[in-house]
Amino acid sequence: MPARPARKVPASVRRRDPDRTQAEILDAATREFAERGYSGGRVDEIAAQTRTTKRMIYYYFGSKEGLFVAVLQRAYARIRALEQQIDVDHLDPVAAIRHLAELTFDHHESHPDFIRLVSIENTHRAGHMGKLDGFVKLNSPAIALLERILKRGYAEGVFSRRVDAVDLHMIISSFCVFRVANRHTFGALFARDMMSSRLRSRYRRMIGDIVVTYLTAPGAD
Amino acid sequence: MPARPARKVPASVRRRDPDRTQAEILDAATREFAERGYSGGRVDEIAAQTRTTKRMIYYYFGSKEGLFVAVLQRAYARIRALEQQIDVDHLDPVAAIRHLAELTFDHHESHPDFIRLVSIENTHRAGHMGKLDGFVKLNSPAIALLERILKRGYAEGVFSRRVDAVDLHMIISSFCVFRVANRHTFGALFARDMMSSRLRSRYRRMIGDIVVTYLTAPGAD
Amino acid sequence: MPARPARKVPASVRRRDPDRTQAEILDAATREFAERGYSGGRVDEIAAQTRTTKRMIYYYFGSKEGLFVAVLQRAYARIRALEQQIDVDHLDPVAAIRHLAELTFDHHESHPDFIRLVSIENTHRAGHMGKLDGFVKLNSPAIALLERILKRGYAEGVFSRRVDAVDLHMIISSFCVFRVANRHTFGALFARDMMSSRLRSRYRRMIGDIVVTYLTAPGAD
Amino acid sequence: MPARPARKVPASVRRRDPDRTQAEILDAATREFAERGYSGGRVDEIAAQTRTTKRMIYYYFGSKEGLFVAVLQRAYARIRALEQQIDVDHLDPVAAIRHLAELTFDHHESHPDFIRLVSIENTHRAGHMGKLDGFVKLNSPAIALLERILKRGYAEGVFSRRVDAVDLHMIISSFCVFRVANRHTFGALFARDMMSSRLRSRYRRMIGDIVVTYLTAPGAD
DNA sequence: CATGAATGAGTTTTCATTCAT
DNA sequence: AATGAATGAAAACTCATTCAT
Repeated sequence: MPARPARKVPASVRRRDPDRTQAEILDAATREFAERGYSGGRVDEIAAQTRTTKRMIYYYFGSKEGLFVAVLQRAYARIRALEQQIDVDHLDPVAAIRHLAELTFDHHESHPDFIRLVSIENTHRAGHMGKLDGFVKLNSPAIALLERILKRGYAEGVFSRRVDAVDLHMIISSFCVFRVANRHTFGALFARDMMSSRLRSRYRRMIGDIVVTYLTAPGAD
Repeated sequence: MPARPARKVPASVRRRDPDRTQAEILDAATREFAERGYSGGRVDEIAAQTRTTKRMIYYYFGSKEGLFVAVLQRAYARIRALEQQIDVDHLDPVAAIRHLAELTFDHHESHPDFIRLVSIENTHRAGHMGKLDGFVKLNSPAIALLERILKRGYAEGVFSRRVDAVDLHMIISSFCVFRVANRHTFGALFARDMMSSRLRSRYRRMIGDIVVTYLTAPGAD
Repeated sequence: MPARPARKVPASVRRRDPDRTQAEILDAATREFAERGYSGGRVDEIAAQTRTTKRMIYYYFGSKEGLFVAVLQRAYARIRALEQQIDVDHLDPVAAIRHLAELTFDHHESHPDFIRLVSIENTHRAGHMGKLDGFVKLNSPAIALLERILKRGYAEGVFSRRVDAVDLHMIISSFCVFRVANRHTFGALFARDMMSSRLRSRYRRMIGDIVVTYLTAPGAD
Repeated sequence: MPARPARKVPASVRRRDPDRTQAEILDAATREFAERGYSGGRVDEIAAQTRTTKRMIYYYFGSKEGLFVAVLQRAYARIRALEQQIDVDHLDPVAAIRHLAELTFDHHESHPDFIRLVSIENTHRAGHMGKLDGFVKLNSPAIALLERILKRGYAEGVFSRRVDAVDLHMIISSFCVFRVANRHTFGALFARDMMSSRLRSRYRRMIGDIVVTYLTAPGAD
């Protein structure tokens, strides 16, 4: 069993900034996975978008799957961080709820990569998220926010419909996510450009109307 | 992508029924693509789920992409066929609109594979649908139906809110699709089983409430 | 998710003899694994020794491990086939047992690759053999042969020592295998060329002497 | 392969004891190589089993191969040290030879890692041992011991068979080594647990019987 | 002495697609 | 119409080894 020849000594310049290296990898991976899906994404391609090599991806993330999980995790962490900054406690309940709906609308519109990652992860039955701790109980601060708004709305008598905060979040999310996530098939089917500025304003107002109407409708419960 | 050969059944059918073979392939491909996505789906695996061989897939569908397009086409055709059968013209507008929402809800719940294919195709920016004729103009009979219901509702004065039929379709679809398509991540995030029968009934009623409230709210216009 | 470009159509000449292809692969793999061990053996190298490509190795054997298992299996099958042909029933028990010992000696000397494969497999704790059925109870016809010789020897009163046939097989095997398998370290340690023709004749006679003496020693049992 | 740097312990031992560090590395390497072979053994894994890092392995041993050689060297040195302690000069030749056989038997049984390393090194055609000085002439004290026993046996007329001490050592070793080294394949082939305590006692007695019978058989010369 | 970061060059494995029969 | 054999190209992953600090 003669030994295989030893490898050559590399002489290239190396950088020394692990955080930066990892962040760069995650940025490239986010783009690649969002663009081509998990199976369609190429580790080689991700590496090429980076100043490091494919080897470092495995060094830091262990596997393609590990990298995807890290991408997901960071994407969710960023959303949460954004949600932390929302402050609508100074608005009256109706204005607050409408504002929150519009923030969600705007956020999803301006983060199509995140929406795509979420779709992709659902396509995989959230199997990657399942491998992570911390996803479950870190539920969005948006829920707590919604709960405060609802509470004030009921106290002030402006909201008549009793509704669970998570359900309300789902109503808003489903509308805002669908418009972005399904715009291609929906747009193709009905020959509409869902992203046109005309439809954009209309839909932005619409989700507010829907939610406010739903909560304030007389006679509801 | 070589076009699928004109399916002229020859006089000498040696082995089996070509239609049947193709249907079998499409069934297997639907399962595989719905399960693993377009990139993740394996031609070998599809062939293995069939009584024919991989070669036949290429014979009939030309390529993996051709097969996926055929799968999509058939899936949409089936949905349309189902929609054709809906008849709510005998109900009053409010009941009709709620019934339609619930039909959509039920349909999506019972066709998760279709929902998955649509998500996957959106992930691909509907690039495969674009290769097909007949998608655009064959827009859903559901729109026509909605238009008739809306018209009656306005005429009878029960609907106060002016709304475009396609927009209304989107409101309903977004809710019903989201619940199925995003159930994995949403469920993981909020520790909920979106498919539980308890939530199922609640959400089924909810989408009707939302739409009816939205359309009938006083002062809306 | 734009599709990756399609592969080119190969235009090379292909052969059509699966049995031959598989045999060729197994021949090359036997050499490579015997030479470099399981971990040290290279699938690329095996393919290069063949008129086919690496791809065919995976087509027929599924994995490197599957190939190694097939190599082992064939190696053992060949030994068994050889053993089937041994015929010493016409010799008197003492001559028969000596002849059998010498056959074993000669066989191992002339099949160093087999001996190496066995060593390698023991290094892996026979983990690959364990994945195969058919290894266990296909115990060597040599055992049956030994049993017949022993029986005749006891009946004729020439063998005095009672011994289990498998144990006897082990006595013979250990000597013959050790000389080949451990010749490198043993030879290095004692500065001997275990394969020299002088030592060869001496050891060939010796294993016969050992076994015959052991079986015929007066007062044994 | 860079030579191991002269191990001059510097005045300023910052972290830990170098001897201890090296011993720790050798322990881990022995386990790893014995378990997975030379090619199969992973430098990363060895480092992980240690309180130092991979870099230290290269610092002390220069390369993977240098480490393996060091492991082998230490293993043989230990065996030799043990052999030095054997004292059977006070026993009569027959008892002494049986005792020596049993000591060898016991030693190999209780040092399976050593047996594995030897097998692995033979698999590599003792190519690593060749890189070391001191292996050849440091041949086992056991040979000298055997020579003394044989001499006494012939003088006292209890041994009739003339035999070379190294050959005798091989007879004993082959049996004892084979039982341990080839137990997996032999055990699988004949459905036996070679390490069972029943077989253990039987084989322990057997190797003594074989050797004693061989040496004392009347008429042998 | 010590160590986390980095890497070039493999190495195994996969996959859509096509050919000869 | 049907099929087992074959394949080029690439994709994921690994490994011994070295550098900067």
